[in-house]
Formats: sequence, C-alpha cells, structure tokens
Amino acid sequence: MGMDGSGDKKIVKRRPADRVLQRDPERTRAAILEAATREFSENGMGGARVDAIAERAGTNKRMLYHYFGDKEQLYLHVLEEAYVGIRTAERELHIGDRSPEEGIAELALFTWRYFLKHPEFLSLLGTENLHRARWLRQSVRLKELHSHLIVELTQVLDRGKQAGVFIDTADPLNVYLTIASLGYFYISNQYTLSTIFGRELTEKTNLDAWERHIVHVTLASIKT
Amino acid sequence: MGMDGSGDKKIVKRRPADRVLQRDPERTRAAILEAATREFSENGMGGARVDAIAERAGTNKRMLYHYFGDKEQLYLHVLEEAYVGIRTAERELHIGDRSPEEGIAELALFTWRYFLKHPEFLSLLGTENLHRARWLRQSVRLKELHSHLIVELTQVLDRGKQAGVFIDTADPLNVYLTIASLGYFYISNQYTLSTIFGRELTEKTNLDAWERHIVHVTLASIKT
DNA sequence: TCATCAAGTAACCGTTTAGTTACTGTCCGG
DNA sequence: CCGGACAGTAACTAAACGGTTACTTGATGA
Repeated sequence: MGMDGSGDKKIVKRRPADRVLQRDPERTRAAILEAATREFSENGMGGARVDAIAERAGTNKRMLYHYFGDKEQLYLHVLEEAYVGIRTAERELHIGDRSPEEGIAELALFTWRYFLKHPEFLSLLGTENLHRARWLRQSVRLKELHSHLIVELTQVLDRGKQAGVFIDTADPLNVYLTIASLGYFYISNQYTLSTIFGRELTEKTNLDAWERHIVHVTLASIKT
Repeated sequence: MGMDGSGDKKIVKRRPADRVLQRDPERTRAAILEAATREFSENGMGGARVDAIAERAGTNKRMLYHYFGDKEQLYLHVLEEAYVGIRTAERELHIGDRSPEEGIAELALFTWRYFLKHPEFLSLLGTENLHRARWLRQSVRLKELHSHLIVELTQVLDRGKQAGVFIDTADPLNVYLTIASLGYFYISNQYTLSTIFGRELTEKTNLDAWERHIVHVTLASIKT
C-alpha cells in the first residue's frame, strides 16, 4: 500500500509543531498500548480505528506503526497484555493455603471481582473468539502462562478429594470453566439481558446476589 | 453521504445483464437476510461488509438498501430474527408438563443444544453487547417476546417449592442465567479456551460431559 | 398491446481507512 | 561542537467502504 516510488512529489512547507515534544519512548509506547486497549475493547477489531488510537494516546499514527508494526500486531500485544494481567493477579492468590473449600471459594470470588473490575478484558476475549482465536494462536508468549492455574487447581481438588469433601469426578478445568462461565456471561451480556428481561443487573444488590450465587453453585457442583 | 445532486453526470452505456433475473422479491429478501446473518455473525458489526452480504446473497447492494434501508437496519433485522428463533422454539417446550425437576432439566438441555446448533446466535449476542445493546434497545418488536419464558419458569419453580424439592430462594431469572451462562461461555469462548488450556472442547466426549454438567449444576443450585 | 411499476443491474460518488513518506526537533558520544 | 541516530509531526496515497444514481428487464391488468 502507499507510494510506488515514482518521482515528482509535491514538496509542502510544514509549520513548526504546536505541541511540545515528549521525547519519552517508554511513555509513548505505554500510552499507545493503553489507548489501543480501550479502542479495541470498545469497538472490536473491525470497528477499532488506528487514527482514534493515536489520538487517544496523544500521539500520531507514525509512532504507532513505529512501535508495533501494524494494527494486527498492536491488537495481539493488547490481548497478550490482558492475559498477563489476570494470570499474574491470579498467581498471587495462593488458593492452596487454606482448606480446599475455602480455596475454591477464593478463586471464584477473585475471578468474579476481576471480571467486574476489568470488563475490557472480557470484551477482548469476545473479539478474539469472534475471530476464532486467529491472533492468540499465533502468540508465542502465551504457552506457559496458563498451566500454573490448572496445576494449582488440581492440587486443591486432590486435597479435597482425599479429605472426602469433594467428589472424585471433579475436574479442574470444568471447575474453572464453571466459575468463568457464570462471571463472564453475567457481565459481558449485561446490556442485552437488562434490555430483554427488564432487570438492572448492575445494581449493587443484584451484583452481590450473583457473587454469592457463583460461590454457592461452584461448591455445590463438586461437594460430596 | 453520496451525491449532492449537481448536474452533468457521465452517461455510460451498460451491457445487458449476464445473470438470469430472479424476479422473486420474497426469495431475494430471505437470501439477503441469511447472508447478512452469516456475515454479521462472522465479522461483527464493524467487520461486516455490505458488498460481501450482497455477493453472498447472490444479488447486489441496490436490493439490500431497497429492502432494508441501510446496514444498521439490516443488522437489527438479523438480530430480531435470531431472538424470535430461539424464543419460538422455547415456547414449544412446555416445561410445565412434567415434574418440576424434569422441567428445569429439559430447559437446560434445550438451551444447551440450541446454542450448540446456532453458534451464529451467540455471536450476534456478543456483537450486540460489545455495542451495549445499542440496536436492541431501539427494537419495537422485542418487548413482549421474552416475558413468556420468565412466566413459565416462575410457575415451574413455584410448583417445585410447594412440593418441597426446590429451595424457597430460587429465582427464575437467576436459574435461566445459570443455564445460559454455562452454555454460552463454553461455546462462544471455545477458541481461546482450547488454545490456552490445550483441550479440544468440541470433542464429543467433552460436549456430552458438559451437557450433563449443566443439568447437574443447575439442579444442584436450587434443590433442597 | 402497451403503459406502468416493481425488481434488478452495475457504474459511480464522497468519505474513510490503514499505512507511508518527507521532513523537523532533540539528544549524545566522539 | 558536530553528525548520526532516533523521537516525533503532518501531509499524503491507494484502496476499500457505505450508500446513490442512471438505467434495464419482466410481469400485469386495463
């Protein structure tokens, strides 16, 4: 795309820059990444505008292409950063420190509250799944990131099984999918749900009730 | 957008049409709607292309704008039709015909299998929620469509409470949200989930296990 | 049989879009 | 103190986009 290299371009006089030069590569890079996170999560891959990202970041397209290559690579960076965010916070939980039941409850609470606090993460997941994980599959950074969660969850479930409080068929991935399902759907689909059922799902009382519901349902599904 | 009406347009000779004229308004309309459903569910609102819809429908843009006004109205039509589809099928269930427990199990099974058979519906919901129900809120057709579900579900739960098999605090909307959450997340997020956890969620054994899990979890959450 | 009107076609238009180029300002090692 | 590397700017471009116009074709009923 762009020039074909043929001669006689118009030479145009440029006015001196209005804005003060930042000259702070780290800050500019971070600003672009944050602006891109907002733009992609609000508009999806097809709806996001490169110009809008540059403007939101207080810079211009040139810098965006300079630091991230193109729109798709920038999107992948945003997605990777979002996954790193939740998995890093998750690691600090140490769900094996208390009783198995408390550990599972803790993971459920954490996941729900993280989703509630970071709706842009859910939105990015939705966009990525719309495109059948096209970009995530290309990611080289995200192979070892998620195994920690499953390992730790397996340990907690095994301890619960040995103590006789969890059923033997309890599967770690299924437990996590249960927790994530109940949180994801409630938050990401709140707009259509509130519209068609006429109940404001984001009211504090409803949010608190659903939080208790998630913990209750998750434990009920694996308890003996 | 488009012309401003100023004079002297170029008059161009047109070749006779290559394709045989269909001259079947019903068929053309339906073809556009189906093509639009696929295009919007595969690419979202921002990623869908009007040209692509016309081509997929075997017609051209003129007809699309003739029947549906513009891209946004066409999208709303697609969304409304999708909602009518699931709610219509749901009505034929008659979940009150058997025991309360069987009724809830039946609704859970139906919802799961409908989601599995119509991933394009889930995709459209995702797109609509990305835009905070911007178009659904404008819909005049979809006010009374969903109340039937809640009414019937309330009756089944009440019968179960009187029979002493369901807890008194069981809430009809929460029961439906539980069922829908577990089905929606598993299917719509299958691509990222399979990628990061390395388990193929669409394998028959996994699908069957999750189906049983949904029924089990839903009943476990409301049984005394 | 022919006027009329809806169905259908393809070129066209103005705007937007991702991506590029030509150029300027600033810092820092030699 | 100077020259090259890099941060930063804004105008620019080809292509794609949603939407419109000018025109053709076919069916129908007076």
